[in-house]
Amino acid sequence: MMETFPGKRRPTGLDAGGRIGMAERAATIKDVAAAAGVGIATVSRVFSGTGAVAAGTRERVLAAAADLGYRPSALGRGLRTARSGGIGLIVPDVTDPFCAELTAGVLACARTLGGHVVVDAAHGDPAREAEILDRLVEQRVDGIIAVPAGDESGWRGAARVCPRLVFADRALPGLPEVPAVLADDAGGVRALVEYLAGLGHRRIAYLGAAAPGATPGVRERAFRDAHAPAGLVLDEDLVVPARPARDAAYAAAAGLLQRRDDVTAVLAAGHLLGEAAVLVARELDLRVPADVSIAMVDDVAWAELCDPPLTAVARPARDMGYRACELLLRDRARRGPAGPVLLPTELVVRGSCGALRSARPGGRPSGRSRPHAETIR
Amino acid sequence: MMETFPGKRRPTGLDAGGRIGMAERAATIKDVAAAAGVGIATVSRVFSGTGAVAAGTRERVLAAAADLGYRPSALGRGLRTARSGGIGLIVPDVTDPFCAELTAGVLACARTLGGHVVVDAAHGDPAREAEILDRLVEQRVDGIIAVPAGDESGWRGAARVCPRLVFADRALPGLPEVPAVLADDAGGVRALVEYLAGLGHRRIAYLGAAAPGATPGVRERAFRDAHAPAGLVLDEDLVVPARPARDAAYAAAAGLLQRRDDVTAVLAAGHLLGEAAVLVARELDLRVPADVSIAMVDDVAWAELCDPPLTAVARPARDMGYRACELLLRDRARRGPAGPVLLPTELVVRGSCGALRSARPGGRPSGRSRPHAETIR
DNA sequence: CCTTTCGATGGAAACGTTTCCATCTTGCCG
DNA sequence: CGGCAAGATGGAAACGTTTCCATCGAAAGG
Repeated sequence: MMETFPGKRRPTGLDAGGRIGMAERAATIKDVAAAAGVGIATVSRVFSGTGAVAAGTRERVLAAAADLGYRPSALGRGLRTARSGGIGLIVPDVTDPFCAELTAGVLACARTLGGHVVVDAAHGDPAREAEILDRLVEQRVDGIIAVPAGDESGWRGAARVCPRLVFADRALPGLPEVPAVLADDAGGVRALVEYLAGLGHRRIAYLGAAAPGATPGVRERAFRDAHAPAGLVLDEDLVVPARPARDAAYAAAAGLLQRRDDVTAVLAAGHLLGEAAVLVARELDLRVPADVSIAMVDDVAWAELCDPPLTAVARPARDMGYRACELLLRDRARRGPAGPVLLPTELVVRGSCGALRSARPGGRPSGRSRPHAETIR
Repeated sequence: MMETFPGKRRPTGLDAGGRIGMAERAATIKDVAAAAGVGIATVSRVFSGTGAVAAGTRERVLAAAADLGYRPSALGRGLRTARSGGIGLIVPDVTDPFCAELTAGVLACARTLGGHVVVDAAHGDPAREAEILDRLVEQRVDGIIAVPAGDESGWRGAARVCPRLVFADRALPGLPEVPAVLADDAGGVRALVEYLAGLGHRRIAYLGAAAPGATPGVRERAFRDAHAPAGLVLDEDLVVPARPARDAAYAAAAGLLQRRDDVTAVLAAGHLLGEAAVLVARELDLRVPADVSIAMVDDVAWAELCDPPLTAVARPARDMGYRACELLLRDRARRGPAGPVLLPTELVVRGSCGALRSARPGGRPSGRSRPHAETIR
């Protein structure tokens, strides 16, 4: 059992100076079999859990393996079983709190199902998205979860190559056959509009993300559609799009708030837009919510730290990731035309939206001396 | 239904009929070779870029490959070359802004070097850390970047098994042989203490992360050490540790601020602690910075959104990730005792720290009516 | 006591690559 | 005009696993 490793120690010659410990070469199943005095098939059976192995034999194998520091190679196994146990996750940006939360959900689910996750960020670039996808396919991941950046044609081709594909957060209208896990953004926006309307606001501005191409803006449509039922009339001039970047968002918010001083409430369709709104309001010396109310979609951590804390629509990012992963890995069998999974959102009311005094139905006070309007919480 | 997805129809690989159309089964190098009328070695040479191939042959191979939708399998290649091209990243929490930023850096670097990244979160649990590590080794990643959670003994064993290991953000004192990329936290904390002392603060509290076991607290030591040079005397009662979790941080901050109303400044050793300090201050109706100044380590996004914006020490998280990855993948050759890479931090002064009126050198005003102290920016 | 059956085990063939080595063309130089 | 070098190419052996299949032994049933 002592028998040192035979031949071939440093295939590539790298790493010339000895490494920290020993580990001449990683032990293989063959080494373990030899050390335990059994066949490799038996070792495989012990580790893969398949088939029957006598208790005594199993112990011997385990002991030998532990002794040699043996770890089965996922490469060998993957090659044989045509299954890597990995799943790919493509998000726009790992730094984005929403994406990060979604990622956490995916990780949690993958963990329970015994898989690993290969993450990459496409930064909204379709070319980069395609490239990442390519790499993932090459890695033979078992499935891919993507928050697609709107380039429909790219994904159409992808859907054919992909082992399994699930969209999260956004779906592509042209690809209804790809399962998707979405938040009920429309419901969230509607709730927000209703809430603001209920506070007396009549001129609500919408700061929205200008989708690069495809997405027709579920949120924007919801914003529009919510007007009539709430007794509001839509002012097209108050629907302002912005590229999903900090500078663009800031510019859009600044433009809006400077151009229209009759706006009493801003609905930001994302945390980046919300951030911009808060910053611009501060820059313009507008008090929140006295001078202008602000609310946004995405209840990120800083919403609570703001002063005043920001009213927001919470979307279950983590759950979405979890569900997407589950959809990918678990339900291999049933495939209904079930349509996308829609997860509920929740309106979290904080202090950033004030009631409008009915005495002055339209318009925001011009001076700074106006007393605080009633705030919730 | 048409059975939309190509979900592996022939588990045993029989592939009965001729597969002319699209990918019944993923095309292999053999298929391409046959289609192009060449040997598999030639196909391999075309795709791996090694060896010489006649221009005409190359074209034929490429055409055949494109036709068949061939993607070389990373599993086969990895098995043969004993190199997966993947790197593992273990962070405490992907949701944490710092970790997310670090991850982004790793992704960026891996991308340029043509590798993929397997991410997982250990949530400060050594057992989980070990488990993740195990999986990564099993995946045969080429290297691992970890933000270790302090369990030294666990990592000691790991360092032996690991292909290559680099620590980021934290190093383990017992494992000096593991390369590390760190931020100059000590310098940051020192700068913060000096800054606060310069504003006239004499009783500065330290809200620090209580490392579960090992880490002796570089930041805490720096905090202590900075006192004398700044002409301050350390009050042990003002050094309060907290587990790195929201509730614990909040409890610690609340305890501190309620117990000691003579504290005029709080130095939070992390953004979670900073968050807690801000929240508690608000809860206790303490005005920032009039009643208490707050500053923290880690310049996360919300620091600027706070009211007032928070003074913070910025640490180059993204760079750290990038450098760590570089260290892992690039410099296979030179291994000096170079010691950890130390990246500089930067003090970002915002409005959360006020100058203390010399008229009332010690102690924070008890009432709320005190006028604002001078604020910077 | 013989036969049947079943559990435990080992051998060997795949899985899809890369790469060594041998073979076959050429083109070139002497 | 012959031999040789060099370029192009194909065959085949590994890489580390799983799994089919065959073998062997023993227990159980007759």
